[in-house]
Amino acid sequence: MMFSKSCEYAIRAAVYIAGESSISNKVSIVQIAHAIDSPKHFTGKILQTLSRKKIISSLRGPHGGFYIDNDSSVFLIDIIRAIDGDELFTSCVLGLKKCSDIKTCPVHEQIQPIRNQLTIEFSKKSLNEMILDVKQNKYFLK
Amino acid sequence: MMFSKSCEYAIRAAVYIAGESSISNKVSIVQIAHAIDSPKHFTGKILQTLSRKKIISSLRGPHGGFYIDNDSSVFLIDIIRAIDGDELFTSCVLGLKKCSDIKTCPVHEQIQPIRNQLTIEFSKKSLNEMILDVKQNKYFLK
DNA sequence: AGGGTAAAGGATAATTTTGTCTTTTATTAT
DNA sequence: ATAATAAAAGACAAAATTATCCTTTACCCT
Ligand code: FES
Ligand code: FES
Repeated sequence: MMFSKSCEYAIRAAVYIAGESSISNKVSIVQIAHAIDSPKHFTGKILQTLSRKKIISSLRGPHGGFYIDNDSSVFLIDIIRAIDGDELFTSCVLGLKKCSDIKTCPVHEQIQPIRNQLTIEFSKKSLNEMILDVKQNKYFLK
Repeated sequence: MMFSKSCEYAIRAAVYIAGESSISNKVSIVQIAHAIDSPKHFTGKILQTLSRKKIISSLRGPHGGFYIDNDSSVFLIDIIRAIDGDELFTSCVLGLKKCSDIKTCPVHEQIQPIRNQLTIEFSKKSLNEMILDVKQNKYFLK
């Protein structure tokens, strides 16, 4: 698995929220969990984290829920870093204490360029970009 | 994490075994665990799996241990598949039930080429290739 | 002000992964 | 044959991840 289950839910939820919400039209956990087919309470926990890290916003009370202010400034890598940290991009794939160019494991040279490519792609990909085709049923969240 | 802890140990152990053993000079779990800095018994379990899947060989009794017949025919991807399966290469990174080109998630198009690249690199990389530089302390296993 | 709504937060539980320990089995050397 | 050795196998334990439930807090509407 490239991402943890939590991170998978986080990304799918964020894309849904970005696509369906605005400051004046928030979405509830129930809606989100239904839309992305995820466990309701667990999803709540994860969104709580994203909210604390200022990636999404939330408001309690009636007509409360989750929403995103400006979805074009949130990138995929922000979500990944918020949930899984950046060990996918920086720590040794073979589990050596430290991944550096000085003391490398036998797959470092192969992995490093691919990992850089991953970082670049995830850094380029904004939520805004992703929601477009989801609305036209070109991409799916469940 | 790209690989499970088990898979990390498996790869490091396999490289060590390939480099240090032959049919006439097997290595014990104790030696392996020491060389790659891994929990002894847990490593034993993992090597048992590799052994059952014919990736490495083992023999009990005095002067028994683990060894590899022809290390040039074992590729990194074989070890990964034996321990983690091939979900890293084939299942949806966002956790959709199925990853296919027909019903794709919003990151499929970015991920697919990178994942193919990963598959290619791991398929090319033989144990034999990896041990060379380990012996000259260019690469490390702990 | 007060009642209803929805996220936040905390406690708890199930599951999976990781790790340890002990017994059994196979092999070798004496 | 017997004793010593080393992996195989199974039982058990700890930790992390995933998931559920319940209470509290904030917010809105009447
Ligand atoms: S040292 Fe292993 S990936 Fe860099
Ligand atoms: S559908 Fe998600 S990676 Fe292919």
